[in-house]
Amino acid sequence: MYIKPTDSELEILNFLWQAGPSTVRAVHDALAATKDVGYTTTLKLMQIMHDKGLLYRTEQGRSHIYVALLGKEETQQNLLGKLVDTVFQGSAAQMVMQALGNHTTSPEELNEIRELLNNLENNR
Amino acid sequence: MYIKPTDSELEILNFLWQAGPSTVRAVHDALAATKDVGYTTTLKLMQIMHDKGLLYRTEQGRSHIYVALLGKEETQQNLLGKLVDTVFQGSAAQMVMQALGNHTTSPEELNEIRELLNNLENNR
DNA sequence: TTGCATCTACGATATTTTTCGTAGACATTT
DNA sequence: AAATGTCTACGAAAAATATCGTAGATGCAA
Repeated sequence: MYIKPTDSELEILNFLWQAGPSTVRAVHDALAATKDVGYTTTLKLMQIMHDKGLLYRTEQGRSHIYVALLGKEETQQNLLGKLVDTVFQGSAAQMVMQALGNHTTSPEELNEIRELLNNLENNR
Repeated sequence: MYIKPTDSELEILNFLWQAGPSTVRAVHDALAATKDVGYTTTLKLMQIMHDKGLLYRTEQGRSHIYVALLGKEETQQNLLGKLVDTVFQGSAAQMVMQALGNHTTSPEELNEIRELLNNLENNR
């Protein structure tokens, strides 16, 4: 069964996806730049994530290097799917329309989406 | 500040959005149809939601009628926005592409989205 | 009117998530 | 070598969620 990462876990995963294998120190420094949190809190979270099987780690001298075991796209897919199911009655289209209607999307992005639509239709 | 409903609260909100003003009994019966939960659990949750200001209620004889105070679209917007920010680096387009790439969307739905895109571009 | 069903209120407990203090190991600096 | 800094491990507590039992009120049916 898929385990839904918590919000805090997601922050850590996001950093690891972007930065690649990292120490607790690196992750913590990044988190601490935007929110107020103690080092041991981040450490503990990452240990728990390791226990849960969300992170792999390897020893590097005195410290550990952590790697995300969940893929970014896979996780995006899961979280998005859950949201669509629970909040949009399973209709991805409805969700997309809400998202795009919210005028935070640039013309360039809209064009990308249009291309995607074309590709999708051609491949059926 | 906007308060993010929990998963359980969301189940209740979903029912209320769909069914309109309802008793705890009605909500509970609906929830119990798909998951194993006691009546007092649902009751307590709704009482808490009332305390938090998520639900309005009015007495009806011996029981209460509850109404969702959060709008459906407003809540969809909030949850989706949060997901886009935390998991898709703020790019709605990227999120949309993930969603549509997941081939669960029918050709009809794709067309609706295409129309939406056209409308969006025309109105700028 | 007595008993059963169905409400709410309330408190207690369980579970999950988040936070951090302290201690011990080890490296580096003075 | 002693002091200082930086790791991990671990335990504990705080906070947020979820679950349910029990009690008391009220309606209804036998």
